[in-house]
Amino acid sequence: MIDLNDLRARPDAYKKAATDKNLTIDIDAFFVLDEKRKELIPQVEEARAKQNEASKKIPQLQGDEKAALLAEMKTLSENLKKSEASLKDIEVEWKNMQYTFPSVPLDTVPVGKDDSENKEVMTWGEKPVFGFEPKDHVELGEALDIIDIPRGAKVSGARNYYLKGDGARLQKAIMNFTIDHLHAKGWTLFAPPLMATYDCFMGTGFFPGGDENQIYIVGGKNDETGTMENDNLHLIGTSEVTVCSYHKDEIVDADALPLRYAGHSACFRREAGTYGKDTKGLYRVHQFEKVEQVVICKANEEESLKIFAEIRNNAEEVLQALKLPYRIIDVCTGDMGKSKVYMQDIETWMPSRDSYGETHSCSYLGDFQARRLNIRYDDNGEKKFCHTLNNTCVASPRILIPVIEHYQNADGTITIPEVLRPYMGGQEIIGQ
RNA sequence: GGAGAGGUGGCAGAGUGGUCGAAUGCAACGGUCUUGAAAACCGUCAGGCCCGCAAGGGUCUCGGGGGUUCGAAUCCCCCCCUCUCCGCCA
Repeated sequence: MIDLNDLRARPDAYKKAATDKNLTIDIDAFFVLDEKRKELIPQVEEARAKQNEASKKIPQLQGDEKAALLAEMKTLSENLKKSEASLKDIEVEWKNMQYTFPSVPLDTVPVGKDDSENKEVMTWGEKPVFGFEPKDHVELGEALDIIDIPRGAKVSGARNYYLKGDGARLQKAIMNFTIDHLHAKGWTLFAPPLMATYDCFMGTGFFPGGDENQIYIVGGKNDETGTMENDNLHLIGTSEVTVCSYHKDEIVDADALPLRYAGHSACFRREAGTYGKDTKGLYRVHQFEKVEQVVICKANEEESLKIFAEIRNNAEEVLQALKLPYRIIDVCTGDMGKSKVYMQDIETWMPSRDSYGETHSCSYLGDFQARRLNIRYDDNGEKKFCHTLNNTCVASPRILIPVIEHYQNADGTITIPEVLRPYMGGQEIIGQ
């Protein structure tokens, strides 16, 4: 939900945002509805006022006077019900339309139709030069018996995998390193629910509008009918959903802002519509593990943008500690999603792809999520919607691709990045 | 999954058809008193929407949705959640 007063004040900004974000929405149709609603509300409320007034009189009246007023009120009540019904119809559509409206991107966001128009803003590190023919992470991982994709497919279908032995240990090490990294900076770690209600997905901006088919719905078997039933729970595709929703319908303590939350969880994505895309290896899989940064802060754009830089930097520090080359790109309007105000991706160099691959996604959402989730704070007596931001801090197994490929040796072993060794009992090499 | 009890303002807790957006207590905030503080006393103290420059007025909200009624926190139906007991279970 967006700020309607803002929408009414500058409809063109929202129309441009919709166009730039490739959304097909009709804001003028909404205004027609908005006007209808505004016409109906006074009518309904006037009738209710009469009804309330009569309600106070009725107990005091008797005989004919009472009977007459009751009769009058009965007619009024019948008419009122009709106008209430049409108002309700309008309000349902009125509200549904609002859920589809975008937030307005910052002026600095490049306008573009899709990811081909994203803009690189900086690079870090040197791309590796191998003195031998380098292998990809699948070949290396299978030879070392630390990644098993065929058995993952046997057990759970395409895009599933096993990490095994030192592969599983390596993932754990990266998670723990990242968690400690944020913990040292005072972040609060969450082990959040992995399932959430529709409202949480709606509140964080994933529903409605296209992400429904990316999300697994949890069902249960009905013993009597033998059919699967929807339990109205959905597996999270990111802990942003349940960490952000932690404060749903709350007025948070203003003095405690900004809240810096690190959600560590498994994430589930159906990847519908991506058949044939990134089919090889661990790049695009149905289940992964992620440490996500979620910040809830005051509604101050300047401050929010400082936090944006902070959480991007936190992620960069992880990559720098791992000594993996990466670049930062400004995500253009057509690739950023309706909820985002500003978005940068971090892409890490993946030798086997001979390109950078997206490993992190940093977003500033203004008050978009806070409005939908109804998260506010008290600003000197005025209740204001918070701002929210989020960024990946690390996501695996995707991050294993550059780690394994970057640190491979001529003999097919993998050198463990120094910062991870304390998390692997001091081990330095996988495969010896 | 079965049986029972509940869900009311920041919290506790009254309220079983009308004058109830809701008693009372606590907390919080402002004030009086005080050198300062405490105590005492006085006052304020829910959010959304609509009209209005404002003052103010109207309306909605007692877990959520529907219904009965002139009128619902209160009666009926469905759903959600919490608690107690039983069953199952890592």
